[in-house]
Amino acid sequence: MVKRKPANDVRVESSTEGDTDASEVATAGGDHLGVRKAAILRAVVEHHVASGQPVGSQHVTASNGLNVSSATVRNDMSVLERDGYLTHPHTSAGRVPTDKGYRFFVDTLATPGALSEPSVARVHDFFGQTHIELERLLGETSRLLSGLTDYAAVVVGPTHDAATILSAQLVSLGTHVRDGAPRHLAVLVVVLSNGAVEKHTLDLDEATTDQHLGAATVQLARQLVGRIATGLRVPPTPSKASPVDAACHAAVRAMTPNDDHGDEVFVGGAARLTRAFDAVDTIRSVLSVLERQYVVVSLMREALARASEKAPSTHGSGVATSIGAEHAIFDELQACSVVVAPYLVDGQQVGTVGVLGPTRMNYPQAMAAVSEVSQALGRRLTEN
Amino acid sequence: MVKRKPANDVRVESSTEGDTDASEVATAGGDHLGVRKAAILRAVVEHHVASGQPVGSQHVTASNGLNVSSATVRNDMSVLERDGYLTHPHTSAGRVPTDKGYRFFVDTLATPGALSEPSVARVHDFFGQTHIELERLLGETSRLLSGLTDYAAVVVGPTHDAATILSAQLVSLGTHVRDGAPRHLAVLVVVLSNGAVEKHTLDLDEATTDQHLGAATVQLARQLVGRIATGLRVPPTPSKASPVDAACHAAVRAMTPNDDHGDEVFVGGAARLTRAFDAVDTIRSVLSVLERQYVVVSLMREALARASEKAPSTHGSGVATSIGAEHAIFDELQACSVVVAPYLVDGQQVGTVGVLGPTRMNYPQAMAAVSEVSQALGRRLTEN
DNA sequence: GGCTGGCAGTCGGTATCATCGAGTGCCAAC
DNA sequence: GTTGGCACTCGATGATACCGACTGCCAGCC
Repeated sequence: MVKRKPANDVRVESSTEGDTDASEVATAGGDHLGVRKAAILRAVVEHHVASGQPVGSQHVTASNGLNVSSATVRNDMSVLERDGYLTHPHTSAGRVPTDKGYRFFVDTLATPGALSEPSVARVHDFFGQTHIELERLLGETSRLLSGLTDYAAVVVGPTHDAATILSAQLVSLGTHVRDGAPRHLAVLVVVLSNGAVEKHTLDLDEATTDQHLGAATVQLARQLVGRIATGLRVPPTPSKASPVDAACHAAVRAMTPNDDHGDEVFVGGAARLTRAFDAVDTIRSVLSVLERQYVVVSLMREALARASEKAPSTHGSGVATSIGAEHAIFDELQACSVVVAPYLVDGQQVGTVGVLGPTRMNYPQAMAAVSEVSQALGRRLTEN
Repeated sequence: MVKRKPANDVRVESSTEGDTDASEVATAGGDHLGVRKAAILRAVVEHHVASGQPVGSQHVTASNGLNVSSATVRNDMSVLERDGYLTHPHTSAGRVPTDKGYRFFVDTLATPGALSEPSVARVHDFFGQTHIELERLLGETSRLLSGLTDYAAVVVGPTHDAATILSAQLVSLGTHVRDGAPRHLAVLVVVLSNGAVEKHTLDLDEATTDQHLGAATVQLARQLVGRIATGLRVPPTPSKASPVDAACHAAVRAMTPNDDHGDEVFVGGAARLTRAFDAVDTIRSVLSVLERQYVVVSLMREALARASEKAPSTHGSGVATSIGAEHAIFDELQACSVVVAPYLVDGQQVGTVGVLGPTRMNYPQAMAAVSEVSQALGRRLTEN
């Protein structure tokens, strides 16, 4: 991070400007690039994202407004390569951005990039429609976001962290026999203030009667309603308790989020990733990862966390990115990038939405879409 | 069981058989094949499934116990091709089974095929573990089945058809404003006898107070508990009703399964399909279909229905197959086959499990796995 | 010093061609 | 009806040449 380069790095005073300092483009991390090199890097990224092909110096000169020859571009590109922003698939090929190159692009070069007119309309229409079930809403949201970006989309449901308990109820499912021992099965249904409904199956002593359950429900209501779902303390296991107490105890224990991975996650449009990669093996391993829900959740979380520790409030929009090897813990995802943003309910971050695509991703578009959707979702959920 | 086979199944004692009639293998559909042709077809199918390559006459003679020359096999194969059981990718290539060929194989040639020892153990262990949430159980079941077969697996959750209502409750979420009109949002939570929990968001008149909701909950309990969930009639819309009646009415309407697609479906191991096909386009379109849940449900249903109308109780195991163009309605799935079986709770078919793979599928293994899992799941769900 | 045009050199992609071999289809003989 | 033999087909494989899109470097120019 504390990389230091001689001030005369690559200066451009070609036509008029002699002010070196002013003609550099710096990222938050401290890296800086001559203004022309930055423009070249941007051109390479944009070209490569659009075409999927390595980009040669000619293309850069053609597309870019720079009035320099391809030879100059070549020189700069070789420097960019030495500094780790670009690579070479092989000698006589064009350049391809590295993860570092994408990172620089995202942090400093990406044009804010608004969502296209019809896309904005789509988001608006979607969230304007009549209310639907929370879960379904989140699932559909992931499909929407995937449709907007053409990558896979992920929506992590609201944590129940801040939600208060509105109601808790025990319902008997009758008895059954497991491993020779007769047990009384019951369902604990908890309604939270954010509209989510949690349910847990409880395996109670056979001696527990329906009356006991009724009493336990009343007791639970007293004990839980109005409290914050995640604020529950696990009570010490009662050595010898009445069936009612035992049932309450089991219920509270089921509620406490010790079994993490409790977050619901919705993945939409995973099939679109088949187009994003050409190696079938890559497709397969990426899809496999997407099937493991808790991995997806931690991926999103980490991407957000890493971004916020780096730059406490990037862009203000809250959109964060994780590019390729940056999330190297998930080694199957080295070819992927993640664009993620939290959504707020009553000013609290309660969940995240994001897209997962190839590192060769259209970042501005993806970031715009994620930002738009996260805000709209937050507004929607704040409404009630 | 209209299946008819000569006593001398597929064995060939020598090259001395003149009895054509007795040496035929017939399918329920009325098709019949000489016993040797049947053996050849079987060999082609098994070889092709194992290798993925077209099968030549030499391989057939080598692998199969038949004491005939490759020339004879060639003759038979060309007849099999004329009759539509095999095809030719191109002139100088081996044979590949057609959908019809697979169908014949499945209906008449497939050896019953037990699951491998370790697989059976896996199923047993899985369903022997301590109780988990219904939804999670079903989700994990799909993963299990996918792991057993190496194809994608589908589990359709139990219909609530036969389930009775154990409890119904309205919980207020507070008011919110939509389109300028203030509304009162509430959640309807219904617990069914099969352990499922249904929830619906209700959008009620603002005038509805929490007291109204309480009263409505009591009324709903009287009205619904003990009844069969799907047996509800939609009451005529009351022209002018009290808030309590209006809330009850909204609740009952939300419960009635007019919004079909209500079935929960769990797809596991979709990523495995990347190995099953070589054309990326195929992979993509198949995965897309798998993301549309209600399509998956109807696919499963149709496969079962078609099979049962054809042969009222095939195999007795209840396992049905749908091969390639047989489910031509889903034209993206022409390259796929489905193996599906219902699972029974208290003798009632309440849901289905199945696998979806390429037409070039290991049918005996898939059928064994589906059968085993469907039965184990049924037993498990019957237990309570 | 930096920029530029020019030029040699590199190397993947594509086209062409010959070869190989797995497989078929047919036929004459058994 | 079965069989061995044989001609023929045609995809797959590999060698070869060629093209073109690149880069890297250099000498000259501003």
